[in-house]
Amino acid sequence: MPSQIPILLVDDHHLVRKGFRALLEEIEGLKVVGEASNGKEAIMLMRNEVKPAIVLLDYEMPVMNGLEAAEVINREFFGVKVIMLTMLEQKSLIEAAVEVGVKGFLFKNTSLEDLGEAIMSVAKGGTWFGSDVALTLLRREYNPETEALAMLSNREIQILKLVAQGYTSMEISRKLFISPRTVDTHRNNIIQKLDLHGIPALVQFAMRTKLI
Amino acid sequence: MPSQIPILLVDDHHLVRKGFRALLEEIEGLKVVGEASNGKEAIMLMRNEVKPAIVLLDYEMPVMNGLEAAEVINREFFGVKVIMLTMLEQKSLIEAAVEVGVKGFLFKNTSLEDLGEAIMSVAKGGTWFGSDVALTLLRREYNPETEALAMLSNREIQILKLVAQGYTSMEISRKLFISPRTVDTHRNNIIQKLDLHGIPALVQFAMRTKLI
DNA sequence: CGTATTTTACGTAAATCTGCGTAGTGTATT
DNA sequence: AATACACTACGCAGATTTACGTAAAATACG
Repeated sequence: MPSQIPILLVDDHHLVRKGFRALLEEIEGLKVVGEASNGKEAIMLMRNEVKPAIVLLDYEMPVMNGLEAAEVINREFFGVKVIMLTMLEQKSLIEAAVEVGVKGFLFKNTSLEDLGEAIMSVAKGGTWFGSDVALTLLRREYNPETEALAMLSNREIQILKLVAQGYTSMEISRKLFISPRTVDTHRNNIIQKLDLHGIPALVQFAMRTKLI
Repeated sequence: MPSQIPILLVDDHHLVRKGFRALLEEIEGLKVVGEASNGKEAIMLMRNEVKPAIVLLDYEMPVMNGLEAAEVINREFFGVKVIMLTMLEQKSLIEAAVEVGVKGFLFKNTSLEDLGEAIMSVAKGGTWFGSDVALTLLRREYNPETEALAMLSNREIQILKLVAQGYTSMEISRKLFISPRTVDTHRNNIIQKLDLHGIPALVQFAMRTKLI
């Protein structure tokens, strides 16, 4: 007979916990051994009697959120795997979670089958990411700087790229067959239009807008 | 009775095509209506008799690869959905594929169930990414510049960050309570150690290594 | 046709960076 | 004890950018 995988449920909504508990108990081979309403409470439980193999962690919680909790759990409880379950479809959150050692990531609209698969996969030492996760990672987030780009003329964008690539006014002037003073003027106009200050800010802008 | 989803198989290996055809015909509700051994051939077929709803596209192919083919298909055959199927687990390929309108992405080690799900989901107008895809997107690829970072002392990294953020030597000297000349020295040492030339290169380095 | 924008060019003073040095002090490492 | 490295600091000549300007010609747009 297969031993049951002990699971700790962490979510700040009582009803959600009860719901998940009911769902999970439908699945063969695992057992909910505890509940907590925030990260701190979960860690307290684990320091005492509760010894889960997998922690099912919500992200949005008071006192200590899921990300902070995941970090502590991975540092303090070696071998305990964390699966994060959240409504927030943010690229940065997923990356941060993986960074602190989260082994599985699901959005709350996932199916019960997927949740089961995730738990089984992670319990076996693997990882599991819901298929929506890839979509979130690929979705390019809105960048206000891209709009600012529209304020620049074609020539200015050309100059911006070259300046950001490290060419001096003199070098650019030779490339474009214009006077170095003209390059200066363009550079200054760019800096004014975008309210940047100094070349480093300009390079950063160019990189963030993927010009280079 | 549900109409069958017409599928075009594109892969340069004869055996692989036959294998997929056999597998796909196990699945209810879809029908392989054609085969091609590269992108160009696939497009030729579609310009003539073959009218698939979904094109299952390999990436690595002679003459015209999957990415180029996907781009043409999305431009020329409105409503035809592309699912890419490849062995290459490269972040850049996934991003490029989505860029040209690919609706599904799977690695070739996928299960038959997943392939079926992908086809159904994409046929319905959705998207589908295998769970390994998220893993590939999250895996940070090896960056030789990260090793170069190890050549720098803690102080130099601190200075590098500040310089890249746009602070002048004077400003940094005030922040760190050292002489501006010392800041210059550090900056110069950094530039020498990393063989960079000029502040723009330095900012780019800092951004690529995620220091800022 | 007239107006706005873009592209071109120039002037100057102050600040800054570049690229080349030297060198003392402290802290590991051998 | 000796060697290496990190951190600190300074000198200086030349190149470059910054932050102010002005202004003419070409181009776009209503």
